[in-house]
Amino acid sequence: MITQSAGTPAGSKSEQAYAAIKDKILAGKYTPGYRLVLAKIASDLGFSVVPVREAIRRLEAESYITFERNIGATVAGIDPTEYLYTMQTLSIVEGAATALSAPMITETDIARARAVNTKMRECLDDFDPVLFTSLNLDFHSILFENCPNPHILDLVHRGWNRLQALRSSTFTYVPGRAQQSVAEHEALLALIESGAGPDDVEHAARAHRTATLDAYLARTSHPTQH
Amino acid sequence: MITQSAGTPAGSKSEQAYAAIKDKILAGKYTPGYRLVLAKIASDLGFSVVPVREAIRRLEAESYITFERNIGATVAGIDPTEYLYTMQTLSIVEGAATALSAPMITETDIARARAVNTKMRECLDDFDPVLFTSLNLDFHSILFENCPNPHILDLVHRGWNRLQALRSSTFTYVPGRAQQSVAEHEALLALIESGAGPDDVEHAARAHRTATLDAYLARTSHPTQH
DNA sequence: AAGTACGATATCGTATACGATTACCATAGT
DNA sequence: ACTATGGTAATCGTATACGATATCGTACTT
Repeated sequence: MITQSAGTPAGSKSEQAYAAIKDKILAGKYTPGYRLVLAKIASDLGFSVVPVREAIRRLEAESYITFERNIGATVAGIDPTEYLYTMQTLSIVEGAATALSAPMITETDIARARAVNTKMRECLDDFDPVLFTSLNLDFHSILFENCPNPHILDLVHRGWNRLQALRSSTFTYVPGRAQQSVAEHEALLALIESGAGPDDVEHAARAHRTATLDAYLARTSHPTQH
Repeated sequence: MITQSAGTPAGSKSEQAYAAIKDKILAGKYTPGYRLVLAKIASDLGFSVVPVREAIRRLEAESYITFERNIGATVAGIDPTEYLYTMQTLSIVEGAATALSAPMITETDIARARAVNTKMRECLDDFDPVLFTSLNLDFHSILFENCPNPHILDLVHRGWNRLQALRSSTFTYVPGRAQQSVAEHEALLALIESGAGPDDVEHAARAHRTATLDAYLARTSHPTQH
């Protein structure tokens, strides 16, 4: 959805199967633990098993599902540890991506990002977590638009995809975190506007993600893994 | 080679084909631009096209090759821009991995790493780039052994794999860089021993990788891409 | 001689069929 | 009641065959 696959033609059945299965996972039609049987999926989609198999392997590579021989594919649930790993990694790559992008951000970009953040603030009363999460992605996407290193951007997108598989945003769980997030966004924009150095920008962006993780950990009173 | 694939049984032909093709690319038997035709590879390996196809797709996902419909797969060359992207990303994830691992490193680990670095120093006269590069991987592997976040470690390994596809180490190109590298290793160990904070360790580790990149850029007088 | 259209060829994409491996369950024994 | 064991069935892994499509060479026309 976010990252575009290369090579495979858009209309190929492998691609269609990949998109269809992924959508069903993200939409919650296939919940974690659900067993994806090649033959069943193939007949459901009206395709043969070969393209479905390829789609399954791609989804496995992106860790949407796990795969075992003679057992089949099962939709991967995100356990707290996995969530922690993902958020920590995301804090690092997002921090780097923000710092690298900052020098190339124009005033127009800032204005657009600020507009999105305003919508997020308005969204706080009568809170809609889905809309809020979507706006949050928009906000950071604007900042990353001109990231000079596509590899790092790709890592960010992978992390987002993985979190999306969790489907329930942290904002849902931790009341008050959304407000903090909006404030941190504004602070981040101000920092970039001020022409702060890359280290400062990176630190702020990383802290922004880490704060969300910390809020989650505090809520669940999950022991801080070292 | 470094990262282990999940799911696919070790003995499966897909896996064998994947390993075989990858090895040939890394060994230089398939040079950049070489056209990999499914049917030909399959008959060479004695396999059918289906597992070979799967192997090709995996190699494409790891950007060892490019793939186009009705044209086939061609071995991807690593252009300077791609190298820059990889090194920059690696500087970030290695920095993070080192900082995260530092608190869990024991005195024994330090001693082992120091022993490896001593070998590297000895290797400087009568310089053997292959051995040096291998020792360099050993050195950093020791530091990362107890990294608490496997995701980040995986990103490091991916970067190493990608660099391996370049086959010619930077150390070969930039005389004097090897000496610097050994010195930086020692400094990094001393920093970790001193119980320095994670920010300091991360900064040092990142700079260690960045210095290699800078040496390369200076040599090629390639314009610094911001 | 140059350009264009057409056909042959090469290559991938997919379907189907079969074989190998292992999970699952029922049953009998302790 | 629990455990060990055997057989059955489900599922993946692979081979082969065919179809779709783009590329390349050739012949024909202007």
